[in-house]
Amino acid sequence: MVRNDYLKEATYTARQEENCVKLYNVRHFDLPSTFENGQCFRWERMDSDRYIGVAKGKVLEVKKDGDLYLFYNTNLQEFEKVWVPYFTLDIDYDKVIKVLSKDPLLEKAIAFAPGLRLLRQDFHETLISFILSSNNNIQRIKKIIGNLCQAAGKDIRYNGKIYKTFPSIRDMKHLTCRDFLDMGAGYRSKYLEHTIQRLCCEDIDASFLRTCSLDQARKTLQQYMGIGVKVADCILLYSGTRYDCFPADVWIKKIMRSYLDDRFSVDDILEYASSVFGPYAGIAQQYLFHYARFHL
DNA sequence: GACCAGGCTAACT
DNA sequence: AGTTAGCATGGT
Repeated sequence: MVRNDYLKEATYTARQEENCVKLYNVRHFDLPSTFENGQCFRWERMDSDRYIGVAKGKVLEVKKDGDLYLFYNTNLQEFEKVWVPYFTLDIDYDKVIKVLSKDPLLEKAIAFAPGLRLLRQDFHETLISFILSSNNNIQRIKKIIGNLCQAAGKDIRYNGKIYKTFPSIRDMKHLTCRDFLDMGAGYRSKYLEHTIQRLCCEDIDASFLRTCSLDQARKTLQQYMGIGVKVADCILLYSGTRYDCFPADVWIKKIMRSYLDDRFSVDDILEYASSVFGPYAGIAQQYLFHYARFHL
């Protein structure tokens, strides 16, 4: 059972304005480190503190203005229902950071990007996106996902411009290996076709993934082609399904091996993360990954 | 050219 | 059960 003792009363104030929702008093929320740490692939930087993205089937524009955050193309009711969970404004980062900072490496990693926040993204979008991530780089992942959305997503309009939603599993049911190859997905194309067909007849019970053991959750996801331990952990974490996993990619391996022991296997790293960071391991991983990419 | 990128599958010992 | 080649693609 995953304990959610780090969830508590929200520490923000949201108010409806004429053409946007204004967010006050939010702590630990930085747009660049949240959107550009490799957890999401559909946010576009307009300028240093303004982003436009598509998520939850909607277009959202977020702008930082001093201590305020402005959310355009939404309203207060939708903000509370959709965007608060999406931006994990219900996670008490003061508490998480206090616990994680006891580890000296985490203390440095958090100091580097104290506003990095986990996004609780759509489950199937996360699953498909991270199958595409394997042995790939973030820039190319974004490009392939852009092609996929262009090919199979639904139109949504914002400020006179057409955006595309991330396609649902049903939207992608007709796509073949050939189509994914044309999008640039490479050898992952076969995985996508296979997994999408399987998800059509056998969906995943997200509440089971939340309540079972981490090993069970990993094994459940690994039954789908293209998902191994690392991708499974990314799906669990970045969909906000659970926070005790620890996606160990090449950057995490590098920084953990240099910090701990050069001979550490992936299993050693996972065991260390679980024992030291416990229920916050996934959030610790985000800080570490971001830090490693700028310092190694 | 070689090597790398948020690895996985399948085919070996 | 553990180890490793092969895999598409594009950038440095």
